[in-house]
Amino acid sequence: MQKRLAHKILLKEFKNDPGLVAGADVAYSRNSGTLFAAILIFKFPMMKLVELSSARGKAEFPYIPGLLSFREIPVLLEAAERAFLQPDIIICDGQGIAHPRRLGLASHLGLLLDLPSVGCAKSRLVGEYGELGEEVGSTSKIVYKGKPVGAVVRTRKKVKPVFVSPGYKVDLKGAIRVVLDAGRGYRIPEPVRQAHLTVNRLRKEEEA
DNA sequence: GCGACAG
DNA sequence: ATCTTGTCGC
Repeated sequence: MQKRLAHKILLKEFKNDPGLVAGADVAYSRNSGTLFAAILIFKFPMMKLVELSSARGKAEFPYIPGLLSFREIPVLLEAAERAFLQPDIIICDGQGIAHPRRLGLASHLGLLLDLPSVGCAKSRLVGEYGELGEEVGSTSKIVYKGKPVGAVVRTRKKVKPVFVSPGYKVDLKGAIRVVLDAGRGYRIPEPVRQAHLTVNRLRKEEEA
C-alpha cells in the first residue's frame, strides 16, 4: 500500500501529444524505512517539464544485486499510475536487459506498464566492455555471455560513462539515442536527473 | 571457498 | 542507496 505524495500536471494540454520522455528514480530514507519514487515527464525536444508524479511507501524488500525490481517496482508503479499523461518512453535509474536474467528494473517497469523503457545506470551489474572514446557520444558495447546487452555511453567529457541498456520495446540504438538526446550536458539524462533531485527533495522534507 | 555485486 | 564539507580540477 503506497501513500500518494505530490502530483502536478503542469501542462495538461500535452495529453496524448507525441514526444514525451519520462525519467524515474527512487530514494530511500533509512530512518523511516521509506522509499520515495518520482516520475517526471518532459516534452521533447525542448525538454519542458509537463508533469511530476510521485509516491512513497515502506521498503518491503531489501536491496539485493539482481533483485532491485522487487524493492523499487511497487512504489514506482504507484507513481506511474498516478500520472495523468502517457509518456512515449521512460528512462530508469538502473539496468534494462544488462541483467543476469535479462530483466533489470527498466525492463521490468516497462513490461508492467507496457511502455517503452530504457535503463541508464551509473555503474555495471553484469557484462564486459572495452574502453571508449572521450568525446561526448562515444560508446562501447557491453557484452554478457557472448551477447550484446547494452553500451557504456559518454555523456560528458572527462566523466565516467553511464551504462545504457534496452529496457522494453526499444533496441540498443534507440536506447542510446534517447539517453543522448534527452541529456542536458550533465552525466545523467535530464529526466532521470530531475527525478533524482525530486525524490531526494521529498526524502529531505520528510526527515526534516 | 573467493570475488563481484544496478540502487 | 545513505552517511557528509570542503575542495581540487576542468
